[in-house]
Amino acid sequence: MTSESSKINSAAGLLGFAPHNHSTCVNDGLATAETRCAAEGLRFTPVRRKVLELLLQNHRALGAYTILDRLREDGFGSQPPVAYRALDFLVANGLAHKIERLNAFIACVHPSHSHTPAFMICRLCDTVAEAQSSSGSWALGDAARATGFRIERTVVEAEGVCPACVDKADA
Amino acid sequence: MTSESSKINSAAGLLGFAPHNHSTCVNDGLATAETRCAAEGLRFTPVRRKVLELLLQNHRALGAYTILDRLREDGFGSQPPVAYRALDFLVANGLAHKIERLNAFIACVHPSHSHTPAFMICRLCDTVAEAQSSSGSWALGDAARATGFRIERTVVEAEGVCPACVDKADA
DNA sequence: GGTCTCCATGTGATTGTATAACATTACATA
DNA sequence: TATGTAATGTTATACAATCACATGGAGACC
Repeated sequence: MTSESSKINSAAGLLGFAPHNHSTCVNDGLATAETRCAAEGLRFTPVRRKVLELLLQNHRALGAYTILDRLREDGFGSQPPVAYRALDFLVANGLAHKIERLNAFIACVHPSHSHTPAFMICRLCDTVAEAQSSSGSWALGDAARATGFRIERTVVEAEGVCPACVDKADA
Repeated sequence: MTSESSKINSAAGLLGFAPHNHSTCVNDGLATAETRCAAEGLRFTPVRRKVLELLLQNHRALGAYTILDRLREDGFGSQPPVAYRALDFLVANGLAHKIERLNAFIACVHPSHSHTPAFMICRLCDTVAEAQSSSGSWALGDAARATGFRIERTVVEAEGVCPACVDKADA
């Protein structure tokens, strides 16, 4: 651990692009969610748990109907609202995020603290990595203050090519 | 022009939130588009022109099917691809932008130079204002460079309450 | 233990967004 | 006129999201 740890930190946020022990992603994610829900009096029901598990299983964004298919296979309800309600719960409580660009959802990689996430989406392998965005630090914050616009939520999503796919892209 | 001109510049970009002579928006927008297309050998056909005109008529994002309805009224084709192809053309050539958060489209306010736009969306009156975002200047740019992610396009959209609606919001 | 209420879950139907696949037309140009 | 290309048009369908309403379980309360 060098003084570069802040960069390593942000690299840790970019989980999707680096090799890592993935089994801990799912287990830790579910455990954290369980703890948080218990602490805040939220009901971490079977459907909600299942959906979070599905999202944690890959660092890709899943569409609502993909999730719905898996739910059906596992004996849950098979109509759209079943998936959307669970997703709404997860998003509302910071356990998952919606990727607006893809109309799809992804598990949050650090659900402990509230944050304004930013995403990097690889258009070749569809991997999505979540980074911390120092909220309000960019130009939009200035413009908003200047005009009196009150920002409540911000979407920051970059599309491009991840390190693992750069070779393919240039070929 | 003082040294603050950069901020004044960004305020000028926030057209939607300030009173202005709106008739010039449509006329100037169409004229600029015409000029640019001529200069670059692009075909500014009737459907494309009509769609841009519709977008320029308000500083709100219009859904594809709203646009489609207007096209039908004006005797153009009435099937989805008619609208989507015109929109694709306008977006590809920087004459319009897609607001991912709303799945809707808006005319570009300064189509002259290429840019990475940022938007502020009022959730009460649906007005959308476009600001310049000094591309790559924020945290995501650093994170991208650190991991080797190659950013090709960035979506920055803030949702909140515009100056004109703040009173309503607090009521 | 009853029963009430709240909340989550489930279903069917519907609306909205986007694209695939293919036929036709308009236009430039050789 | 023949030909290649870009743009337009149509049908059908996939994917995304919401509405309206019925059911059922967990906890509060008597």
